[in-house]
Amino acid sequence: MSKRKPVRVVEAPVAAERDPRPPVEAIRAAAFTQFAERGYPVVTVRDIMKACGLTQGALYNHFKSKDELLHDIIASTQGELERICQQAVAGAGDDSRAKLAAFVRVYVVRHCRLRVEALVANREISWLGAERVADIRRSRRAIRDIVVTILTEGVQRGVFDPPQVDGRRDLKAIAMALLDQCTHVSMWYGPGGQLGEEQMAKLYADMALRAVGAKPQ
Amino acid sequence: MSKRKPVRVVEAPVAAERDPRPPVEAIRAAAFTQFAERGYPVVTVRDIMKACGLTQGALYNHFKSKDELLHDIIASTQGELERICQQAVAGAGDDSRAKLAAFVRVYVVRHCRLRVEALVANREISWLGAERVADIRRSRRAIRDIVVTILTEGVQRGVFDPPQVDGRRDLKAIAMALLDQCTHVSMWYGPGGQLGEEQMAKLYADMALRAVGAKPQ
DNA sequence: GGCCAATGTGAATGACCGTTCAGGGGCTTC
DNA sequence: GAAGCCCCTGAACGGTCATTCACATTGGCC
Repeated sequence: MSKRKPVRVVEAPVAAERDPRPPVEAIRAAAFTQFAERGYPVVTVRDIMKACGLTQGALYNHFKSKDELLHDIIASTQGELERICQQAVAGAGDDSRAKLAAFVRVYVVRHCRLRVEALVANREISWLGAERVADIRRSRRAIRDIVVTILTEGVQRGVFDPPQVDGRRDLKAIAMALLDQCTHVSMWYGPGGQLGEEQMAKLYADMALRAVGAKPQ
Repeated sequence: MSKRKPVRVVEAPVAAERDPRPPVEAIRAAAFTQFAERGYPVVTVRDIMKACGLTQGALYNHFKSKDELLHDIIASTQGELERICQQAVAGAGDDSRAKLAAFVRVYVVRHCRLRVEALVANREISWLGAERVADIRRSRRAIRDIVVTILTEGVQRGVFDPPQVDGRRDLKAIAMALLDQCTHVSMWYGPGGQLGEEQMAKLYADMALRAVGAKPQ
């Protein structure tokens, strides 16, 4: 009888077949799944390697440390997110409403479809060492600034009329509110629900446009 | 030189004076701060007890385990939240718009003012053992259902006209979107910002009313 | 003073952690 | 078939973990 009750919300993986992919990819994939299901600090290097049919030591042929592995996973998710957000806005023409709608739709579809990736990138970031957390935070800020820019522009052009409090607007707060909303679909969306990914995205885009007081087109 | 790099985003506490409060309270308070700053799995029992000027062993005179301590902290925050949400809605008269506005305002003010409590309750819940997580989830569902009820009622009475996708409404999704938005103010709100707590609450209530298409009163 | 219960101490227990490293197999290239 | 390289194994290292326990210490009450 063990004295220490293991901190395990989900069980550690049973030994698996050797993953046929190149080891770096196999490790990344296994780590990703484990982090998503159980959280970085309670996933051991042994767990990860067992899940792709290797032993602990082999990790260090491909990554410098467990910390680097986490950063590698989060950074690739986050970079891709930033890229598709920029792309969506750039491809939406010059109308602020179209830009905001395009942004929200792409953002929500991605957070539904790749909800596990999003979850890990958002939840596990705090375990990254200080040096490695900086570029992730920069990317997040960049995404927020995309939204702030769209809002600012829309207000200037008179197509948005976002709520004011005591006569003042706080576009940064509104941008954060919209982003929080969209980001956290990934926490509860499941394909079994009433709406599909695209429908969910449309719903969120509608709500966002209403929230910022978009004039009818 | 240690071989194991400690998973520490924030340093462990230095030894502290003995907390003058009754030990149960002192432990709860110290644990709460530690969990908020560094996350449940990396906070050790030694850390908690050092922070209130006791030694590890003394914890077990007051709590059965580290897990029970976490549950105790989260449950009290969550219970109080559920209580004030019900109260807010009950005290808002019979108009659906007033109910939704009252709910959002109370919810946001609380998440600004007690943002650390909210953060712990939301972030650390996943470390709770299966038995202890059930009642927290029930309380969360109850809060969501309050919102769903307000929305359903408002739609029936014709004072809300929330977005539809493909001719259908998903009020549960809309309720989740509103709640996600409000909950996560606690992740970034700081008293240094442009808006105070009450102003933030008013902003969020405005956005919520707009999002659900509330007719002017 | 003696007794009791509540509460604190700190060593001990048995386990697991990330990381290192000596050894060894199985390629390709000569 | 030898050499060289890449990659894997699994034991070992130095450490930390939650929890238990035999043993103080405390303060109230007779």
